[in-house]
Amino acid sequence: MASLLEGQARPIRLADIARAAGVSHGTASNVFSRPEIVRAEVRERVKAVAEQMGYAGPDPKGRLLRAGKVNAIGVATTEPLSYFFDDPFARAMMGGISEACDATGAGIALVSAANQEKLAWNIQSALVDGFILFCIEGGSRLVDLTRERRLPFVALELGFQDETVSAIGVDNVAGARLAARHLAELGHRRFAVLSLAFADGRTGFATPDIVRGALYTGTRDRLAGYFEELARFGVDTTKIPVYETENEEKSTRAGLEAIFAKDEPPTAILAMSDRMALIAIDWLTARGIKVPQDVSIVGFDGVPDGALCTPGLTTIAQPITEIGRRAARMILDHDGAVRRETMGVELIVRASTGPARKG
Amino acid sequence: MASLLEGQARPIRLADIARAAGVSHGTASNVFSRPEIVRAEVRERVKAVAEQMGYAGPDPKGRLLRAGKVNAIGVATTEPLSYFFDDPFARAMMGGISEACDATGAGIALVSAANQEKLAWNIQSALVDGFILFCIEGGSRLVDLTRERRLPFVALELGFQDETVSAIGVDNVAGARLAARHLAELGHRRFAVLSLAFADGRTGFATPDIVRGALYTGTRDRLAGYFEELARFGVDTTKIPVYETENEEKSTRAGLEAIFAKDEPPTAILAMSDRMALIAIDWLTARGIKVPQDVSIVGFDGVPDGALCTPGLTTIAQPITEIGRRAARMILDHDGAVRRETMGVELIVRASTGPARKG
DNA sequence: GCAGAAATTTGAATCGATCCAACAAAAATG
DNA sequence: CATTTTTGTTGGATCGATTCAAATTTCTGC
Repeated sequence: MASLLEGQARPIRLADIARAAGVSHGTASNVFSRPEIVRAEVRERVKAVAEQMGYAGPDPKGRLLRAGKVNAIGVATTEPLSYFFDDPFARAMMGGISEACDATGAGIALVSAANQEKLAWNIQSALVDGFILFCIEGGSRLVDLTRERRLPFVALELGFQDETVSAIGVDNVAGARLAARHLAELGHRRFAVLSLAFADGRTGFATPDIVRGALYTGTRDRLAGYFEELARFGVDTTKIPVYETENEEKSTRAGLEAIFAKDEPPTAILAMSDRMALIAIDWLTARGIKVPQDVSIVGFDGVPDGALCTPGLTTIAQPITEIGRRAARMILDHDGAVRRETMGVELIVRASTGPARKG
Repeated sequence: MASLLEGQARPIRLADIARAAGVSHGTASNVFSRPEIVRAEVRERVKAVAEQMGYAGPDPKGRLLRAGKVNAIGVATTEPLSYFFDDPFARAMMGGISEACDATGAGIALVSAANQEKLAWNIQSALVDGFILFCIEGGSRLVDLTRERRLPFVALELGFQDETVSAIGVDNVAGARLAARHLAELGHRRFAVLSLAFADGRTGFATPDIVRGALYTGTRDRLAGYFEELARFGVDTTKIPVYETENEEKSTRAGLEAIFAKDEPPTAILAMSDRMALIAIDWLTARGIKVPQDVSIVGFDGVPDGALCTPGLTTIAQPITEIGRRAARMILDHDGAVRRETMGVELIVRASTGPARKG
């Protein structure tokens, strides 16, 4: 009785089918994976037995071990899982990754975790052939963790200068210059910068020291781009307030409060992400400050949402979807080489920027 | 020489470490999975050897086979992968699923495929502990395919009446009645229905025969709800045009063309999804037909986007996130039982509905 | 210094498949 | 009818780990 019950609970294995059908496990395996090389009569018999015993088909867990390849790519971030579905930048990126995966039939495994410890575990135990890393905050830690798996991986939004890891990013300096020039040409001379983090966990006005010691060189490059270009228009960049935020609502609003509490509020804001730019538009509008009549804003990223809001967001657009596609392809066609690609960016002028107020 | 080169290429296994460190595989395994039971001295030695040989840590492929549990849930649909990141309903649902997975540290594997054959393969080979199925079109096929894996699964947006599968859905009849009553009470008497599919691949005006033979009972129930309630207000429901679409732009627009080509155009539209409702608003506005002054629209689903567009969409809101959470929990805490849950819905009145024109 | 308890370590068995060299049977060829 | 080909089947080896009962070592207390 007991053995009968146990038999019920235990899932049926290929070997059980083979035994019941009176063939070797080799043949039974072939029935499922290469049916054409098995004699029709045998094939049908085995299939019938499998059907009758309620066999679920070859367990991918077993196959995997033998085959070695999972046929899935992991996408990891330090944010919670919902980030992939909420954040417009992430979503656009995932769109590109999806496309590449759809084309080759690969799957996508989302990896993230509530805390650092779990993140480490999740990366160690993810069943994937490689990783795409969304390096937002804590990007360097994510890279370190992933490196240990010794699987191919590519860092997105690179940020930090580690030439030994594959990465795809954009020309931050060029993009920043485009943004700055656009505003300068509209006559703006008083600026503020809503900056991404220079190092983990920081927030508040950034000093030159902080900028020099930047862990995230992407942030540093954007700032450098802004300043270089503005300097060419005779702007004293040392006077420009640079507020470091975490690319979310709370700290961005805090930054705006701080910036507009100053004596000479800016007529133009350079935001290092569209997310922050959109929050800024919202904040300003709620305070009766008109965009772009009173204050102009340029974002950075080119997320689809920027086209839909009112006013439409002027921004430096990255080829987000294309970056996603390429990242996925890098993992899928991995050849062992380290690749670093820098994509071009483009100024998209919409309604959030306008001529500076006279006077 | 050759053997040396081969040694380079072949990844290092736990057994290699054990041999090099002069311990058994059992001990080597313990060093990584339960370090506390290994004597400190031995532990450090093994770790040092592992480090020095460039061991990537225990391969999850091997562990998996032994452990049996993947600690990930698969989310499957017949749409392309990008659906998960584009579609507002799917995104809201994924938000709920993410939450539940984050809470337990489980991963999410996205499963989909370009064609039916690949879909079958992807479902067969997905490394997951269970599935959540997005049953849009082709839902019944998706369920059949998944059933073969003999893993726990739950169907979302149930639709069809198969009492043997776990599912979470909403009270379609009640929701539809709420929508219909709202419009009727506003004085509307001329209606049109933008319907979801009654069976796969259909599009165009639905006849009573089609409705009776519905494969997707969810669609049928919503229609029944609309009609029941309207009948109570004395509306002749046999005159109401019901256009079946595929819940995307093209066929929805075709439906609107067809509906407004009729002699007596409706003053109110009952849309079975917010997606279609939003497309309808867009289509009408583009034609100079004012919403809600000329035509009122009620959607169904309650996606976040409905609150943001202009005019805000009046809709029947499902507790989407909560459904996602529950679905994930069903898989994570699976106990072998078949569960069918029906969630309540709620009428959310925004600006897309207004009093019927006099006359 | 020794028995007995406690802490470590061992190594075979197992998870569920696929692969492949060797063999057997059937078919084709001379 | 003997010989070569072709076709189909077999069963052991392997993928990379974990587990657990048994063996061994170390520690306690006297």
